Amino acid sequence: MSRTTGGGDERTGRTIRSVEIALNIIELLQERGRIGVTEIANDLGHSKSTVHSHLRTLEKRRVLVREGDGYRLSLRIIDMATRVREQVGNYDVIEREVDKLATETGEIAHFGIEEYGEVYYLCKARGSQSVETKSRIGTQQPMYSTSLGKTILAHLPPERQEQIIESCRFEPHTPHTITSPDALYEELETTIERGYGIDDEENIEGLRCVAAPVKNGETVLGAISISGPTSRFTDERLHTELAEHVKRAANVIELNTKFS
Amino acid sequence: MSRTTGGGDERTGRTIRSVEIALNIIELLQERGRIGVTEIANDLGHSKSTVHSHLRTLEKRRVLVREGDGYRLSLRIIDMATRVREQVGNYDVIEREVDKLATETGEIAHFGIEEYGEVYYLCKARGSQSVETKSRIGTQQPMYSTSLGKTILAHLPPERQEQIIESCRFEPHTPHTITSPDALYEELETTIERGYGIDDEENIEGLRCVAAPVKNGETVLGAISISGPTSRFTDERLHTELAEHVKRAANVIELNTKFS
DNA sequence: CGGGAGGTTCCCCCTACGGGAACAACGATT
DNA sequence: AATCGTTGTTCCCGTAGGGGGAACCTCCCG
Repeated sequence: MSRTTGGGDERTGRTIRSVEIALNIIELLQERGRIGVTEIANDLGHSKSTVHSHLRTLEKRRVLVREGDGYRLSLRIIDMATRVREQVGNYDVIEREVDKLATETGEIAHFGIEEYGEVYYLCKARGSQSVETKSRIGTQQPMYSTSLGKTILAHLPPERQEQIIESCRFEPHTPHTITSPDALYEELETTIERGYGIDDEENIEGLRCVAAPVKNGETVLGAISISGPTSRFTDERLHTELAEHVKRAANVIELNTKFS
Repeated sequence: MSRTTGGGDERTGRTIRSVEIALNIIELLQERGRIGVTEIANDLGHSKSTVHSHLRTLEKRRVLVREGDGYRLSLRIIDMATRVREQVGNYDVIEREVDKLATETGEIAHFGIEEYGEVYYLCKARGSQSVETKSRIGTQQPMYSTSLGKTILAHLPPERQEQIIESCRFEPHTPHTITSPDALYEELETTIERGYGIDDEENIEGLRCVAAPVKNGETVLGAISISGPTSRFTDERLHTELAEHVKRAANVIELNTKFS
């Protein structure tokens, strides 16, 4: 019943059971695609009648649709997502710059935001020679092993930074992954000095990334990055041409963005 | 308390109040962006304590985030949306063909799906000379006044077709909008015969569209369309070149799509 | 025709939810 | 600094709303 809330701070207090059940149903549906009452009831350990009234509620509210024999999530979710995206700063500019970055460099470009102590990809664009990665819009990655994550982390206010790092469970994804708070703090230091963050095969073997922070005054909104194979991402190119590219893109977004 | 469920069929039976409250909160958040407990409580007519426990539940489950003074929807919604999209047939192919259609014709292209008696835009691409429309991924449009809608409707099984048309409230958006079931049935007839559907300034003045159905065997998955200004969408061009384009795109999607 | 699986309905009992009110944490205004 | 107003949080109580069991319906398959 209890889930690991690996993220930032642990919340305590009363929560509402029916809402949690509904969310469990939604999450299950999200994983499985299209399923029926009985399967859901068995999986969640609830009676069919309970699940049934939930499904009815969610269908009435157009969160899900009955399709053939079973239910699936409704397309309204997509509408919601679009609105969420638009609420984040000036999304149009971000998208345009990510696209531009990908075309100019030929590599893969991302824009990410911190939430719950992880990086969420807000948008992504692939250049002409970009490698295929499993990244997908909306998925999250750890902060400590990605260029986006480390860059954002470096520019967060100290107390939030600590909070996140403390609740981090460092798992080595490759031999290069940073696995201790101390090493991470040091890396953040150099990230600040340098003005951009890098990921040297720390998350995926053979993949290097450069990221620059996008700030609004003193607060970080997120970061923008380019990723590519070590073969093309030489030390030379990474620290000159590519670093310049992400910094320029970040700058353009900053200039074009007026936050609330 | 009761909402107009304009869509397909009216559902009756027990629904769960707490879940509805939670959904109301989510919807409010979706409209307003970032708001606090008191504002939500006032707007929904609930006590602050009630709203508070709901917010706590939703925050725990990462549906929303506390940001500064207030809450906003979390980026996890975007992840959910991405998965929903991927569950729809072969989304990659659809996206590619919509893009291609837009580039080839220079106009604006859409792919839409029927749900709750309306058309939902699943994806969209803009060509080089495309006009700006207010359409957005995830938004819905009426069936009877759009080329996508009429095309899908024409190919739906008779009982579902009737069901939707009966629950339709025909509102004239322009002088050309079809406003009676009879006229609509007739139009659907010709749509079937012709093999593609058109919208001749029925939804937006000055805008014409052509759409072709995308089917999987006997069932319609959705439809793909091109839209543009009447000046460029002459009878001649619309019924030859453009109609061919959408039909070809629809065909490619059909061939590349293996449904469950 | 009969059996089985999944969906729907009914009803009961208990709990967990909604609401009111008190409490706490800021901030502004004078 | 002191006071008030505003917003977020906590506590507690009474009850109605929700979870569960079991019966019932529907469809499919042999």
